[in-house]
Amino acid sequence: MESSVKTDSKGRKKVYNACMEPCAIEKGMRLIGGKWKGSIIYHLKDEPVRFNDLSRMLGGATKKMVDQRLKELEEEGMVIRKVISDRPIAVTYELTDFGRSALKILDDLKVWSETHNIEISK
Amino acid sequence: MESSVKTDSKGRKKVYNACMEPCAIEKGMRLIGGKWKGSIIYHLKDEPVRFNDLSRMLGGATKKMVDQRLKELEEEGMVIRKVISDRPIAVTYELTDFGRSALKILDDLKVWSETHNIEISK
DNA sequence: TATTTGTGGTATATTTTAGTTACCATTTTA
DNA sequence: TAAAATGGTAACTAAAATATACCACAAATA
Repeated sequence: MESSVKTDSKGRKKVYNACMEPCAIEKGMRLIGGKWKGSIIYHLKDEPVRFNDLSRMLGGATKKMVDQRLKELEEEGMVIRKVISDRPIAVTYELTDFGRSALKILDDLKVWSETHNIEISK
Repeated sequence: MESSVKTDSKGRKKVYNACMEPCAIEKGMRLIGGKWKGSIIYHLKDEPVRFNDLSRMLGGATKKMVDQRLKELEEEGMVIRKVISDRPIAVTYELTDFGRSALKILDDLKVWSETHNIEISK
């Protein structure tokens, strides 16, 4: 459903199909657009990665952030957490098929971001 | 540059090319991934849209949010603000070429989001 | 004529989210 | 024996999102 602005016979503008709830784009963004989420998914693209390794891969994100985002991604069915040994504890995170289905978008975003050489304020 | 985890001769894991700053994906997300930003760009895809019309198109976003995001998008060179009349004041927002260059990604995101029928918590 | 509606926003306050720092028990390495 | 690494958590502060009300002005409606 597309929302649009139409001008009627009296020159008045009216919005048709206004989104009464977050629309598809917004919903998608809530899944992969949150801070660090896209990066996390992208860094899991090739192989399972351990928690601390993942934290180090993401420059700037604290362990708390990584932990929180991973839990969300797990709930959303994009990532699986696997305990590969107790004593010493070792945990890996890997993508589900659903998680992998987002990779194309992230890859396009990466290319777009690189070609436009984006500067970031902080 | 790709970061990855390698296992050395002694079975130790090490991260190569760890991101020391937000990487391309993260940078891109800061531009189009912020709350409501993707939606705003997408709703401007066909024609200039007036401020209040845009606010109504985005279910759930307050005018303050729309205003704030539009100012960011203007600074980032993705959107142009045009005053089309004073008294009564009328303002439209439209995409720049750079803004339009993000539409493909957003369109893919929309399709992805729709095919996976994403539920959102709030 | 008086009221309501619409324009493009802003001010203030509250709630939610992000980020910082320090810490835990356990185990391996130097 | 001390230091570093494992996968986190707790307590706290800073920043961002959201809610609600409001502004001066103009035009349409009752």
